[in-house]
Amino acid sequence: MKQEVSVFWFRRDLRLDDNAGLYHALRSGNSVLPIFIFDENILSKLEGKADKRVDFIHRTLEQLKAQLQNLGSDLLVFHGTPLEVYKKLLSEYSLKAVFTNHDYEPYACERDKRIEELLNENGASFQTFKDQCIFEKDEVLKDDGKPYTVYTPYSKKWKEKVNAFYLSSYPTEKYFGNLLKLETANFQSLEEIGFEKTDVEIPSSEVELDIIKNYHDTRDIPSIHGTSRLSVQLRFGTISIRKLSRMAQETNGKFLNELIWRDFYMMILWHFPHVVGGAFKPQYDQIAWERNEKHFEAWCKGETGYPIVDAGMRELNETGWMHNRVRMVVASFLTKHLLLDWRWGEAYFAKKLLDFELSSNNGGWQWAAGSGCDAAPYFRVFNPDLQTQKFDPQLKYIKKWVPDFQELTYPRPIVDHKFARERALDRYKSALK
DNA sequence: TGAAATGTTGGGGCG
DNA sequence: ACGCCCCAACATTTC
Repeated sequence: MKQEVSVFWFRRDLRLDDNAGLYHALRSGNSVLPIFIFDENILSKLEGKADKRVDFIHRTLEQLKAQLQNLGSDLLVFHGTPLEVYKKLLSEYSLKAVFTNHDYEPYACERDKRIEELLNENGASFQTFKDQCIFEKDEVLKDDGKPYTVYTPYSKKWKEKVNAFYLSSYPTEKYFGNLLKLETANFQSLEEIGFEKTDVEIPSSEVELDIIKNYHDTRDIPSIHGTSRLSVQLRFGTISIRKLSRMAQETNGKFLNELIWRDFYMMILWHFPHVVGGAFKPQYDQIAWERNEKHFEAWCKGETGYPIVDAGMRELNETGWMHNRVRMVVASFLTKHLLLDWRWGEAYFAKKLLDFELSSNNGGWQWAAGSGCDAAPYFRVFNPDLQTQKFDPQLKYIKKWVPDFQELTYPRPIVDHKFARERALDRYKSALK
């Protein structure tokens, strides 16, 4: 007689506390089997074996597994395609239901549709919950029922609507007794799933309240630790967005705005899926981009001759993270100075950023390129030297990431600022007329 | 969540 | 005292 179970499928919510889907699974009436799948459909597209994100996930799963073992259960970690894994689970257990949290990205939607079909054909339900944002696709709409495309009115409506109900925690800990009792299950090493260890750091999930408090004064200075650096935890769900939003609301509305941007871009991606691969404003797809691969390579490596740009790219390459102010500078530089397609930059960030999230990354790049909803106007061209004067006047950030930096011997810029600025204005103008 | 070009104003040097 | 020029400082417009 096979055991009747509910599965809880961890994906971008690698935590036990305040987890919506897990909470509902634990209250479903069946014992809960916690699982994670290293999705071969995703892993097979990654370049190289030393991938910080895969390592990050693996190490986080190790911790999650230990926590579940302390509770008398365990985490089953699979490697394969989700469809194969569920076929296997259906053959081994009497699977009544699979619980998981919403994932809004195009691949994830398609994947979940298939899984739901498979489960339904086998008498099991597929139940999904909102967990990774405060308001999802259709919860904050204009009065005419259409989605917002401008941030400020969206954020206003968001703030009107938010209340304790939307920010309260799911008390999963009350129901941990409903986890399936398990013997220690095998846990494949990174090498066994085809990857290698990296130097990735697992940051603390503790929220630094002082940072949030002083956020507005310090967030633009890349040489100091003035941003929360929680994007990675939000990406993998090692921190709850409800908990963080609650703290932001109590501490600093300016910081809360950053979290609202996150909901905003997720909502945009849902309603306007053409932003993946195309400009939100179609006329921006008429821009005749340069195709200078040497320039692109120089940008990637941090060898543009503009110290602030080079510092940012080197920080990204070394750590998988870049300060937000500098992300704007390097993105403006790629799209305006080098006049290279924003999708090139988007793809490079997608490859390198530990906190990579399709919706925010796409939104940010289209903002910089001017092609997005509520984007920077095309004629807003960052001057790298002025950005340095304003935000890194002591050159502390630059010297940290470009140790060989000396003003007199630094390589010459690969493009002249004045020339590049005028070229960008001309090129954009003729595409948009 | 820009920057550059252009316009205006006003103080000071000077004839 | 006055006009003229220079130019910094600030404001406005333009891209």
